[in-house]
Amino acid sequence: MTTSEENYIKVIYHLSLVSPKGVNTNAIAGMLVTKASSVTDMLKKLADKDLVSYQKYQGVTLTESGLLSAKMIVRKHRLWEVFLVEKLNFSWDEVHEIAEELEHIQSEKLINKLDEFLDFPTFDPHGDPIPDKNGSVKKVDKLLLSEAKIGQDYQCVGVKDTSVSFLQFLDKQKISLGSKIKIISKEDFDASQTIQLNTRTLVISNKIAENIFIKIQVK
Amino acid sequence: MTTSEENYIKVIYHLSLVSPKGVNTNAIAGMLVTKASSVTDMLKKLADKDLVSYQKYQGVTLTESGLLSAKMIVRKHRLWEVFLVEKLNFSWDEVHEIAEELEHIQSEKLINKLDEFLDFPTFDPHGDPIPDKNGSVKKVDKLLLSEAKIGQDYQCVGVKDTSVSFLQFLDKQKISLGSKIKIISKEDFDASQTIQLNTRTLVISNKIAENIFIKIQVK
DNA sequence: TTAATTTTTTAGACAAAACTAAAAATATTT
DNA sequence: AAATATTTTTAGTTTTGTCTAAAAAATTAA
Repeated sequence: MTTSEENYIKVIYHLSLVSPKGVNTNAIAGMLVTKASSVTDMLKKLADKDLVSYQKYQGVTLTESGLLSAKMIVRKHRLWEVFLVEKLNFSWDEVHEIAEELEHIQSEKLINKLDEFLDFPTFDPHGDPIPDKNGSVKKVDKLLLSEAKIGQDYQCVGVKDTSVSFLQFLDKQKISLGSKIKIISKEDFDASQTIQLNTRTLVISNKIAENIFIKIQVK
Repeated sequence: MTTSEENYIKVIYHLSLVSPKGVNTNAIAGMLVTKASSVTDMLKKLADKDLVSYQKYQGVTLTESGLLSAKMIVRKHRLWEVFLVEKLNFSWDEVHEIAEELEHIQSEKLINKLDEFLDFPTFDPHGDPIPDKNGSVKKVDKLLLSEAKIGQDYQCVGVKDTSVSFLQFLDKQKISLGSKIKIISKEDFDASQTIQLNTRTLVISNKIAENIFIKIQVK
């Protein structure tokens, strides 16, 4: 499997989590910053290799084998991200780009040894689950901060937007995985929220709240 | 710089340690398991990018900029090898192939953080020196093959005589940097040696042995 | 110093993965 | 349902890096 094929499979995987009925050519082109015609070409090739089910004009889905491949790529990406943050002290906004390259290194033994070295982590630095060597992925009961109830105690478990600017904003505000969050109040007008973050109080816009995943904090 | 370009630069670097006057097209083709015509094509491209000095039929040498690039690739390769052996517990014979892939990951910050994480090692698991971030390389403890002890495992690390005739002899005998050498026996009469070179047995004169640098093969 | 051999380069072709422009199919409006 | 707009595919190019076969240069041998 070439790097390019792997990138297509990975993007189809991510998009199919939102569109399980079939992923559009244009959506793939958008994610890969390429042209629809290039996507069509590649889909034919991936279909020949039995990695996707593809019918002209009808979108595409991963086959069993394509799905497993996708999960292995995601596994590698997220394990490398853990390595970069935990061992090399990168901050969480710096690691995505590097992991995009590292995820294509071809050695199952390497990735399993890395997994062991990192103590078999189940979540990456952005709170996303890491598939295990068989491809099973832990589900988290998570919701968006924008959907949170006033008064309930929550904990930050991930982010939706992983752009550098958003992650740097979170760093600046000292919001990170595990941060304790409680909604103090919410404005009717713009849905901005006053929250208690660990020990201090903070006002955030709805756009921010729509990109932070939280879970109910179990005592 | 593409992966392919990097591989050419790296091979030219290694070969130029043995043939500083100019590296042959065929030698490069041999190392990269490709055809001489492909090498010629690439040499033109590398010359356009000012990474090599190339004149038709006259072999090739690295420019200042090509040499630094080569050292940075070697640095990455050897640091990753240390990581694989020291941190992930790979054995020294398993790491080369994986490092061949890892050496093409593009991030100076990554490699410098890795260097720090590994405590700034100066030699890789095979005893080869690791260039520092400025490209300076520690000299290796090397001796002449004529001074070698019977039975000890050695590895070729360079040549003393760099004349055309000697280098061509080495080419013909397939003696190159990295060749594994062990002295089987030595004649009292003329100091000629029977050596094991990689997998085959070979008889060489003392004059030859006086012009090959070796080092003890670690592990 | 010719002749034979080896090395290197040129010329032309191919596969992968992208592109542009145009055609075809599907979806959306009116 | 017809007209319009959007999406997707086809057809034909381009670039990168490779190849084969043949020509040219350099080296070695006679």
